[in-house]
Amino acid sequence: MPELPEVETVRDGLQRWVTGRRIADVEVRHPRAIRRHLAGADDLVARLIGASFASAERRGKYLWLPLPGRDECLVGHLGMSGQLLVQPPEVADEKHLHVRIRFADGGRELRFVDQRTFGGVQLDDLVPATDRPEQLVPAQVAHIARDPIDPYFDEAGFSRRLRKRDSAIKRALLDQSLISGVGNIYADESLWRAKLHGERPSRLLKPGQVADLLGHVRDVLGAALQAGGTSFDALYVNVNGQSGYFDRALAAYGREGEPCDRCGTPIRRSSFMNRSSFFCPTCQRPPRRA
DNA sequence: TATTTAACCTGGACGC
DNA sequence: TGCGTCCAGGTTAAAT
Repeated sequence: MPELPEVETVRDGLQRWVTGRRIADVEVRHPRAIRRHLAGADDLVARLIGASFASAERRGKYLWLPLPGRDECLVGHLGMSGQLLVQPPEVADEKHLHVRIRFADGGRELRFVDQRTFGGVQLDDLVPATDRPEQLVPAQVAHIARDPIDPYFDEAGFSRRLRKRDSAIKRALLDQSLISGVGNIYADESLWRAKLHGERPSRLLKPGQVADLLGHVRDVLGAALQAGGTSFDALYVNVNGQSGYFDRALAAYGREGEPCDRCGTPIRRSSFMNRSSFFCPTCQRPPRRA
């Protein structure tokens, strides 16, 4: 499923393929895909036709395309199975095609395809970012923290807030208001690298441990980003299938029963937060129960 | 106020 | 082959 590296690959593709082109038509084929656009499909279509996208921006797993001269943008989230594809008009409709944007130049269309419809698109107002008012972000995204590969990510603030929390480390890593862009897979991988069990209380971490963990988060995301970038197919803005990110080397996630790359102990799987967590019981000692 | 839980959704895997 | 059940997980409203 798309996580930060995949979303960044999509953003890069949108920047190259979609920006600057005048929108001729918008087709909403599934209302759930625009459920967060409360004014409805007709409003979304009317406001997009004739406009163009100035750029492609991202924070965490949210993407947005600002409309020039207007303090609004088209926001997209891929959810768990969403794709934003740039397809030639003659290519047959995908089975789960929900939104189609045609351009006046008659070239490639922008398609939002989503099997599970957890994702969606909407128009949203642009508001000043809380930490840097000169930057505009969609109102819906304003409460999301910057991601760890953002040059303005507040490392000291993250460490302070993390250690103030009465929560488990993994839960904190998945909290987008604390740090964005980290999903279940990369959380497990980062914790394995940092030799920390996800259920360890975040308030007991020392500043050095937080810095170490953050370094591993950046390494994992960076490696995946590099893989996603190199396998990017120029014909598509694609996050699924063609991106090849499933082939990336995972040390913990999905490896239940396989030997830990560090110590050989079988990787264990447990249920945490209604999710699967994978960890090495030797390298990542679980906290003592109260 | 801070934290946790459950619901949303659908297709693939699996067991019978 | 067909049916039923479980599982995957990002986000957020609701519950604690």
